[in-house]
Amino acid sequence: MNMEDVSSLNEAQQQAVLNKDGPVMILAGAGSGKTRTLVTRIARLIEHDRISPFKVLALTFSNKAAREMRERINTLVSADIGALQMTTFHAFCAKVLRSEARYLGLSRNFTIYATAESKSVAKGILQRHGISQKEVSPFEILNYISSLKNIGHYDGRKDVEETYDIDRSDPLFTYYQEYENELHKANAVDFGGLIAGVIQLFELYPEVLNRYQERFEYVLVDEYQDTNRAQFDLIRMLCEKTRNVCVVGDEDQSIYSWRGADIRNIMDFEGVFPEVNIIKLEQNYRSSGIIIEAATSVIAKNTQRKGKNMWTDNPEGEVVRIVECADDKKEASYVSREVERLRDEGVPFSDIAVFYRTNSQSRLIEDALRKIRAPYRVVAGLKFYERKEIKDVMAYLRLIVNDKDSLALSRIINVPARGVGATSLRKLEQEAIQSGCSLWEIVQDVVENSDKYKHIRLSAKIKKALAEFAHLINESTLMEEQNESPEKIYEKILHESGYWDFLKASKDYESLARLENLEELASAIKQFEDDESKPSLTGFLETVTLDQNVDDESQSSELGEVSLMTVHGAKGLEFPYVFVTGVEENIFPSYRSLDEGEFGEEEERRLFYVAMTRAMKQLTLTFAQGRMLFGQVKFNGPSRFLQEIPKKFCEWKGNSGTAGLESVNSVQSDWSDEDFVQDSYDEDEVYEVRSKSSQRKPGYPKGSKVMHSLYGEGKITSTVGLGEEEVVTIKFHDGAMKKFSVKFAPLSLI
DNA sequence: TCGACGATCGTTTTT
DNA sequence: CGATCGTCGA
Repeated sequence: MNMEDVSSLNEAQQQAVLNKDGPVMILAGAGSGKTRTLVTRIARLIEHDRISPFKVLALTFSNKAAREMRERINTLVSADIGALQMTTFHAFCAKVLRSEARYLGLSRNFTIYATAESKSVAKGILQRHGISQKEVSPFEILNYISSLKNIGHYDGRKDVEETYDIDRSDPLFTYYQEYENELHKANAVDFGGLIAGVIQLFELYPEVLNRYQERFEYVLVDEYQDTNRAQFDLIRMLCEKTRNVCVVGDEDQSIYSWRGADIRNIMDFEGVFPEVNIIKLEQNYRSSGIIIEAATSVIAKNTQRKGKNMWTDNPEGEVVRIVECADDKKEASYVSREVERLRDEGVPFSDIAVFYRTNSQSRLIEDALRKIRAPYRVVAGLKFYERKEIKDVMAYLRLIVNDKDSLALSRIINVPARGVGATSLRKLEQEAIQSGCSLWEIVQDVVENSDKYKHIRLSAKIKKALAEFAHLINESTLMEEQNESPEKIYEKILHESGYWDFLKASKDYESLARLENLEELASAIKQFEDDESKPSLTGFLETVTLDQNVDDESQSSELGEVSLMTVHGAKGLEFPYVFVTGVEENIFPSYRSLDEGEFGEEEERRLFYVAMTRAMKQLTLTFAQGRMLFGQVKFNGPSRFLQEIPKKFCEWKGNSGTAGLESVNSVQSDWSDEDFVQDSYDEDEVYEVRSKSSQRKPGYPKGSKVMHSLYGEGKITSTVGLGEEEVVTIKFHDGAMKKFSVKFAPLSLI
């Protein structure tokens, strides 16, 4: 690495790179060159300080981030960085657990259960207790379990139980224990268990921990604001001795607390590592001056933060556009018209992104973009590996590498149908439970010693089917043991199980798509074999469970595609032109977060901050007066966050009037006519709304007393829309709030 | 064992 | 409104 790489960094970045020893916390604002700094730091450790890559551990959250960073380091460094541990927390822990499996009574080929498998286990537990899923949802159990694992709990970890006051007599705790037993029997570990398992390993076997402490002289953590308590403990343990730990994060971009991310990890870092060197990267290289100032003003409203002063040398740029639309459809068509306009100005589609708070909002945007024939790409969508056919075939593969994986076996024992239905399966399960062995052992035993199983009365047909099935699995297992290529095993399974023919036989459109997916899986396996030096089926399965992203990088045209995604999906990305849609109360912030109180609101604000700071040149925030939600039109009013943008940094297009705004009490007085900037969208629907509302006044203004012939007397707390569209919110004497369309409700003024 | 029907309910999802 | 899920009937 040449030294220019350091001298081209700003001073704070240089410090972040050069302070190689001792704990460092880098608070890196959005667009502050965080990745570049981290990459340079690692490269310098290896190239300049001659630290062996083998001794460096860099943890990220996504595989994508890990790959990208590894690549960038590779270009900076002459050394071979093959031994550099640059992976996700989960992949790292999986690796540790496989190497040390015997300490925890696992075998090294354990299966990793994704959410779907975990859910099945939870369902089974409920069933065994005779609890219907209506009473207790499997997710309730899973949430409980993952919340325990998020704080690093394993059965027997007393200190955590005390700190968090865990009630061992809670039925949920019992389910948790049963769940753990179940997984252990299946030689399986879930996502949270990967982290918690390593903590357990390190606490119970200090000599093992010691080995890792000695190996990893330098530990780095990216996206530190997203770590949960368990991950924090893990970092703490690993770095206890060398104390060469560098965490990089931004508390203002912590948007995953609902998944266990604990903002205290940032707040408390200093407490655990008192000698920490805190470095703030505050210069933004991404966005225009106005966008930065607007975003900074918004996030300043949060109390849970260390506080940064973002600034930029970039030009001021244009003001943030806030656009009010009549409804969600018109919002979508507004966005599409703007996309058209940008296209005509020569802006490539790939420079444009549309964000929304919830996935369901993408639909109308998609429709509108299709109408103008603008290519777009919806980021997220259904996960490839969650599709039925993929999960089916994967279950075969899982069984082959881990015959204790009874869940996998139960999934495919009758897929494709071979006459072994639910009843037969239940009998086999009974046998397995009674003799305390795995389902697979029973199946094999039934095949080999069928006399022993006369009492469960399996028909000859079923026995034959089981024999064929067992034969296939055994042959495949043999292939696996002889290091046959994963692809060959896959092909064997796919065809000899009859799965392929079974799909081929039904000629419907869906089956066709499924066949295509299976071919895609085949090419994913081939890809894996090309990438790995010693590809194994176990390795493939792990990659799949831990790296669910299948990005098809197929570009449609040279102009690229408009990107559509949730705000969560936008983290870490940047686009010259950004539209944030549905910036309304109850949507963004979401109604769900709002009833979590202050904390929920702050997280939504961070999310909004993330959305704003993705934009480089132009930021447009749109909201609709009325929106179709759950089958009926809801009148939410503009988001409180819009009000938090100082007027000098934004302009409101469309209607400034009473309609949308009065429904948010606090906003009302702040928005007078001077805020309204004459817009240039003449043919806009937005315009229609304005002309309508400027002509008439609401029939039921705020504060007036009304009589509802069904509910009695009440007071108007807000009025939205005018004329036929007028909708009022009434607070009745018992405190109940209800919304009515004036057109239909039996109302009269008192 | 599958499919048709009705009830229910509704964020975000790096691993 | 619409996806998902459970129940019931054939």
